[in-house]
Amino acid sequence: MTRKIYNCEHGCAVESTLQMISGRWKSVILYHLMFDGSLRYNELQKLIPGITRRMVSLQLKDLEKDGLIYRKVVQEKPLQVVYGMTDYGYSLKEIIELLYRWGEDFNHKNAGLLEEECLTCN
Amino acid sequence: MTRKIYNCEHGCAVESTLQMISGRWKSVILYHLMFDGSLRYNELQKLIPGITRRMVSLQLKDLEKDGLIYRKVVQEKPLQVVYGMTDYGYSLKEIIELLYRWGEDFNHKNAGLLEEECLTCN
DNA sequence: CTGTATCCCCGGTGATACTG
DNA sequence: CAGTATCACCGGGGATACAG
Repeated sequence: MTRKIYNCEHGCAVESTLQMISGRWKSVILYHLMFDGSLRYNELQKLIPGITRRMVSLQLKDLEKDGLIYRKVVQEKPLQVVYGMTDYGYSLKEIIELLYRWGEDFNHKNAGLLEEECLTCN
Repeated sequence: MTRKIYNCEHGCAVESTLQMISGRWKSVILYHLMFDGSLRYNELQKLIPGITRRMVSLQLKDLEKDGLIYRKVVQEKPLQVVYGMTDYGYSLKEIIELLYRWGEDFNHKNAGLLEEECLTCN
């Protein structure tokens, strides 16, 4: 995942941020680590229906590389790893919260649609 | 562009929002329409280096379909069209602003990197 | 338990030419 | 001026099997 630099006119900064939290599962992972607290690899996988081990790995690796989360080996044999937000990651808190609230509102407004299409609801 | 419904556990709402503003050029377009005011097709293209006419069309169409922007024909012969934010679109203002500020900070911190990789800067 | 290695597919996007 | 039509590419992500 090489960071892309877009056109650097106004608006570029918005893309820089989106780049960090875009990725099929990044925002959900961030949401969980932010509001559920630090979690283990397996816990994340259980919390996020549909995600594969591969994607847990890849997305976590990206987020870690960007300094938004940390990875800590708690114990070897059996291997135990914990992921959590860094301070830098927490600086995204307000953004994630706003995205969440806006989305809640959107989902509410489009509840009819969602019920029809959402396969994993309930 | 069919709206995708992800796993509807917590975090789902964040994805719903991101879905609306993700897309190669959507966030920049939103930024411009939000802070520069309504703009014509050509003006948008000029303001956004690198975007093709095709993408201007596609992204605008998506945004319009989602109710975030409106399209208004100002005059026929010669055809003149203006795009602008709807009230619903403006409800994203705080989000876009935060994304922008966070990204500015990020770009600043990584200025060295950016200078090397950014092809369209200055 | 916590990952990695491979293979493959599909949709988003770029390039380019055409249109009302 | 404001788009649309086609084609082609490529990289993000899914499925599955393997590994320390």
